[in-house]
Amino acid sequence: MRADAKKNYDHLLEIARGVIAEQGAEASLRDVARKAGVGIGTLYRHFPTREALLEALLRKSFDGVTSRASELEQSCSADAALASWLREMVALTHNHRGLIAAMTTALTDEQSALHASCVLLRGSGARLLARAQAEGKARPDIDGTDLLGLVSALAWLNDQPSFADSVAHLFDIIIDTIMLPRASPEAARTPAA
Amino acid sequence: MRADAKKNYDHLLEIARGVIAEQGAEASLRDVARKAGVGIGTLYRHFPTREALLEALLRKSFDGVTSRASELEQSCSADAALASWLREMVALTHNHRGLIAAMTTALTDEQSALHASCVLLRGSGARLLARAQAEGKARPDIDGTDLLGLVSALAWLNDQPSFADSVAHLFDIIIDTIMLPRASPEAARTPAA
DNA sequence: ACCTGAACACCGTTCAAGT
DNA sequence: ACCTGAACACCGTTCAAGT
Repeated sequence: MRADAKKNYDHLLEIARGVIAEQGAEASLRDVARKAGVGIGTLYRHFPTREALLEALLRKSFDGVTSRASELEQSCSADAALASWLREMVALTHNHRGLIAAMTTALTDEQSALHASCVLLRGSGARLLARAQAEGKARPDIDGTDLLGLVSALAWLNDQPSFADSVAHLFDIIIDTIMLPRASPEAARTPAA
Repeated sequence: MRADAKKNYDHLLEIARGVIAEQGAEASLRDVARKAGVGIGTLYRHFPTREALLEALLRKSFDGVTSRASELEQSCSADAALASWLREMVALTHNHRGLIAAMTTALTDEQSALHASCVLLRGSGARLLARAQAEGKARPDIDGTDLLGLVSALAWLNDQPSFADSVAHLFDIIIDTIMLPRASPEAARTPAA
């Protein structure tokens, strides 16, 4: 990439970060180009789709979640690791209104520039879930897609001001629903009906 | 209302029903006016905001859910009534992409034409929840807003094609999370109301 | 190679002018 | 009363023309 092009690329990304933080993932691309002081065509040359811009903007954050998931897999108990991942996923999409909708769409759209990242994220959660299930710490009747669905639904709710006061509580409820109570050593199994 | 105005009003509503069923709650209002064969100003005269149009379109459905909730309160067990209400809420927002977002926003926006309906819906669910809680059939640590948050999150997920295959399962999981297991017969009697 | 911005096809919303 | 549609201020996206 030519030096002047690289400069435009980086500057667009910097401006886009601010605009999208303020206006959400559906922010006006024209506005981004305007604020960056470049022609709208320059934005489209560097980022042919909105998803490409989001992907470039969030690649580090995505990588951060997946790599931390790997660390958690080594360093934490299975249930604590899974809970941490859930928290990170909600945090990732917080302050990026509309991002969760874009990611959800991208999950099954192989053409989307966000597709690969979303599949990786689902995989990182699925691994933590599988480990917790293998240890009897997470309910066995959900898979990685169910897990991502639950966290996406919570992330969406987290973007709705009407439910701002409810999300933390609902998040805890969902965590409890995913996790199985640790079987106490001396107690018999819960009585069958 | 003058006869010609009434005719336009009704026709707009009929056309809007089809367009919104196809394109979702964010459908182009210009498109609605065009397909109805009236000037865009006529649409705005009858429905000053998009929410006003949605409200007119869905009033009967809203009323249906709240009145059926009252019936359920009389005719059904508390837990079955609550589960039915949850199913009806998800069904209500299904086939109306984007409606749940509009309703969620309206819940805390007193200016919205959808505000009153959304508050009524929350109230109808809250009553069923309270009855179930009083009978020990629903977990006591959630309120009407939490319940609406859960159902809204599920309704949003239901609009996402990526999770089409997961929603039914997740819906069952959420129902189970809300409901408490029925106390075994020989155990203590349900506390008197 | 890369940048520019006019051009095109859309929006939502308002309001003066018509009936 | 009510209807109309031009007008205004925006979009996303493309692409010929410039450097």
